[in-house]
Amino acid sequence: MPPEKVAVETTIVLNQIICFSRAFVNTFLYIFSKRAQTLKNLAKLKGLLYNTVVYLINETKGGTRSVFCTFPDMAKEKLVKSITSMEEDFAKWYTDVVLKADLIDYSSVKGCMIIRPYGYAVWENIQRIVDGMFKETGHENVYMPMFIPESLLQKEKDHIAGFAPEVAWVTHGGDEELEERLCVRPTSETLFCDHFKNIVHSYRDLPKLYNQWCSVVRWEKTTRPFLRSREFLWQEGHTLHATAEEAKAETVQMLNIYAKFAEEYLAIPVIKGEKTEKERFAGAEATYTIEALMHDGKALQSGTSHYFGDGFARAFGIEYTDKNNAPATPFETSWGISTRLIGAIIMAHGDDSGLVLPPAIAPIQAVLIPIASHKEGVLEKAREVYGIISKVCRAKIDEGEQSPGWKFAEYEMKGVPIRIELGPKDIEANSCVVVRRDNGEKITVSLDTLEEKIPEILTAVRDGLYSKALERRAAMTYDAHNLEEIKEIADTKPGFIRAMWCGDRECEEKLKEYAGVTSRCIPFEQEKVGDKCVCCGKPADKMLYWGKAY
RNA sequence: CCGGGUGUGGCGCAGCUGGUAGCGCGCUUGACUGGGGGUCAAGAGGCCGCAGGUUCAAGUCCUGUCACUCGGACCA
Repeated sequence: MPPEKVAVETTIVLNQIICFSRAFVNTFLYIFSKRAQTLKNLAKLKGLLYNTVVYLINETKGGTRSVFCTFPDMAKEKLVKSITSMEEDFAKWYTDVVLKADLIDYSSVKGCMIIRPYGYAVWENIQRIVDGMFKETGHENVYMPMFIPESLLQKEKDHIAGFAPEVAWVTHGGDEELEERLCVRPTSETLFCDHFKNIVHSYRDLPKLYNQWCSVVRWEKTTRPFLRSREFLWQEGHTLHATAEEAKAETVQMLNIYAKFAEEYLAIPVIKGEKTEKERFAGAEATYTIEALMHDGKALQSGTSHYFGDGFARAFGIEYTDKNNAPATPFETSWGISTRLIGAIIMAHGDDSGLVLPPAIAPIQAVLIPIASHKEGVLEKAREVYGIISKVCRAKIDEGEQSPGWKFAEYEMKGVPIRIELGPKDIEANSCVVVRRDNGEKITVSLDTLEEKIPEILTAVRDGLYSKALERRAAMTYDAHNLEEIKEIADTKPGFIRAMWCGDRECEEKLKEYAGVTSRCIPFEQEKVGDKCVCCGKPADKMLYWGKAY
């Protein structure tokens, strides 16, 4: 390569040449351009001339341009597909994981995702467990239509006001415009109410404990896989009770079920509490929530349960005759979790190697990777071991041709809780190597005790995930006592902020505007962190969790 | 809805002032390998998001549009 100075001077000279060449070619072309049939050839000739000159210049310059053609080997560094680190760009990390763990693919409609088999299997596991819990507590599954006539949706005014901006409408059937447009359900309170009105007449008809698994549509402007999509899968419970106490108890019972599911099965610690009036569900008298903290310090509402009082029932004219032969209005609740939970799992447990799935909902709980499987007896032994582990967990054996290293990385990306390596050395020692996804620990386990060990290790993984998440939440929870303090924390430390609140909506709004935080919930487990409102300084007896939310 | 970024083989990208579409990964075939994304060899694969416009010539310039993405606003 020539010294820099020389290269620059050469370039100037050559630039003059190329300018000259260009002018020459253009003139040449102009003269002959009327002869249409040769036009193509001329253009080609001109191109060739330019290319030659450009090539000469690049060769002489020896600069950045020629690296590509001259030193192709330089570009041959290993470029392994890996994900963006959380540290570098959390949002990018999230989408990388979602795509590379094969959970979803984007579809051609904005905000609508294709949930792929691996992602759907996670959802099926969630469904199976939660549905079991619903049935244990006496709930029945039903299915409601996906369309709601506009007039029906409008019967409860707060409700429609809350949902109107994000409702999708069906206006035509075939070529004909509909008499009344139909809303694609954003939630089904109105449909359940309309139905309850027809089927509830006596106190003997109560309670009604219904649930449905379905998808709903909300026309979101900003969308993200699982966290905020225009169509998402969920479960919505709708119950009707004779007394307010019973309905309230139902609301709390369901919230507790969600919390139990999140903590025991998903290994995600949650804060149980009530929403402030400002954050309440449209049309509800009280909204309860479980709030989880993500890796980046943002909060994610992971389940919600509403108490409606008799507001909806009155709006829809649901009435029954009580034991004393008097007309009465029932009390209602609704509660739901959605595929958003999958987003919570990703952001609560994931790391720079990809997804980390809690064993309870992992489609594959243990993957067996035979090492040097071409060698005599390895594959046979591996299949035998697979037979053992598949008795005690959802197992997979990967007999694919990829190298072991490739497979290790692949199943880490997919968040498989434990990996089992079995090679000639292990077979000789009658053991195998078990590797935990949550902490990378390698454990040598005798093949004789494998069947007992696997469930133990899976439990250990769940416990490890939970305590890690709990520790992180503790480390990312701060107390604030005044406006400056809460702003300081909100600006510099991601996480939950605990602070007292006087109950005034104005203070809540000011905190959002001034410090950029919203109230997450009024926790059931109160702990006084002061006695004055963090905003206005007036006496306050409610401690709230504040934070930035998804 | 407002603002920024990006659309080029399956994926990630290069293509500077318009001039014969390239690289890496992946894929296919074969051989050797195999305990952390292996090595070598040979191959296949491209309406450059879509629609217009400027030009002799557009991946490149202009206009529109769609999608993805980040941030904000809105919203569970």
